[in-house]
Amino acid sequence: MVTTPDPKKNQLLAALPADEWQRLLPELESVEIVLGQVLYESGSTMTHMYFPTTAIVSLLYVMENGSSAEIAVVGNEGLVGVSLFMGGESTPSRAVAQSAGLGFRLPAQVIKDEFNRAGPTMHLLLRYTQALITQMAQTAVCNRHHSLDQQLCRWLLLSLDRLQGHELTMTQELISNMLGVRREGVTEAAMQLQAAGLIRYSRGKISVLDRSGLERRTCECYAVVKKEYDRLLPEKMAI
Amino acid sequence: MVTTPDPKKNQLLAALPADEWQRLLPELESVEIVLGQVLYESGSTMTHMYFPTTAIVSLLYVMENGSSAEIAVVGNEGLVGVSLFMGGESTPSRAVAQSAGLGFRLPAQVIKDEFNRAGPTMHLLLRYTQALITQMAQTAVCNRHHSLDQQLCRWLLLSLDRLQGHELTMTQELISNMLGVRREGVTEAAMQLQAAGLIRYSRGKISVLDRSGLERRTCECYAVVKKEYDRLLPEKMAI
DNA sequence: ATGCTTATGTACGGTATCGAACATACGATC
DNA sequence: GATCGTATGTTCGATACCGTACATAAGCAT
Repeated sequence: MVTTPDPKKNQLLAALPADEWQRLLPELESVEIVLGQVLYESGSTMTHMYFPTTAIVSLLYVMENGSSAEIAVVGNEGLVGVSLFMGGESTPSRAVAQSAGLGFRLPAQVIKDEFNRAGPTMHLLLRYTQALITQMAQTAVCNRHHSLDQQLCRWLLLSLDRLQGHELTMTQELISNMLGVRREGVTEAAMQLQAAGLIRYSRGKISVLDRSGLERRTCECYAVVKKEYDRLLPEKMAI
Repeated sequence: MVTTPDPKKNQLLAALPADEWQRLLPELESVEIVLGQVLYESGSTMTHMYFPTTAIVSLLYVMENGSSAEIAVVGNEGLVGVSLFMGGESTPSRAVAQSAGLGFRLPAQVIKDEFNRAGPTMHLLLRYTQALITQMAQTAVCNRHHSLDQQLCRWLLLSLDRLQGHELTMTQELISNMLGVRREGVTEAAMQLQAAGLIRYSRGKISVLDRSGLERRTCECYAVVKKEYDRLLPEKMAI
């Protein structure tokens, strides 16, 4: 899929008022993000803030023993690197591209300066951060209470929302890393979804055939988070 | 334990520079927080921001089927109600007093005005919020990967850090609600900790006998979060 | 002391996920 | 079209936790 770099494809950038937009546009650098690319490593000082347009980025924690778990997903609705303006400069999580694509980035200092104007951009970034917090919190609850089956549905829906089309390039092995479960577990869950006619997959390609079927099958966590994103970041942003 | 209301016992209030402190002091209202008190309900608009001094507050999500899970704990190191300045005004979580005690509160508008000055207070609140985010994310990971045994140790340590002394008033039933597990599971885990000489308990009173034993027994999650709190909110805060 | 409420302990089978080992099969490459 | 790497499928026993039911016991009120 050929896509041209267009900053407005990122919903946060698109929501900036005219003069903020004018100020930041010259600083925006178009970047191509490849599958598996690490945008920042746990504990490392961030140099840029990323605004995905067609790429999808996973925020995940890697444990001492090597096992991992995704705590949030970021696509064209958001940004990667909230700790830059939150003041910590780094975080214990790792940001990895889950789906290749395009995006834009801003140097750390630029976004900090813009944030410190305490204008519309700041409030937009903070509202996005609250949405992200909701996603993390709901992930914690979901990890506690829901079945792998439901979590896989939720994960597919989260990815789907951040993609054009209904096809994901993603092996079960990678999904298992994100969900923090065994690969075999994902295989079984995926087989069930395929048997139910909701998805079709083969060797790293997953086609979603019945989106609303997934929505019916997943837990409430998906809807709670989606609703909160819509509330905090409406299409027509009243900044 | 008799404690006099002293705003400086809250570490965030104590870290405010002199003129911020002068400005907010007249607005601070001392409050007594009783066990089980709900400071805000999921989705409700917050009227105040709370700064616990001796109380401990749990942020938890309650699912449709009534099961729940704690996503973070707040004591005298923090505040309850970040969504007030993050811009959302509400969040899907519920804030419940896990341990009775004292605290202070500020009306929503006061804290918003102070935040919007974009001065030291803002940066302090944002750094605290990042620490809170870390706690939530680590909770998600911990829920995924670690045993009930380890999680109970972590939970006890989190509470202990926010208390004077080494005694908790807390039934196993309540702990099970926080951890999102069965009460019987907590009983078994607690028995093991008692057998190992780390705690002693009876009818809602838990005494921690060997804190470093708990630290050895818990998972890495406790240390990761503690380190991040210390990094983001050092004792001598350089605002 | 008696009884009541509540906290804690025990026991049972059931289920989801794990860890490991191995089998198959697709598709890219030579 | 044979080969090989990788993705997916299958099986096994082990384990942690669940849901339910019930047993004990500690403290409180009368």
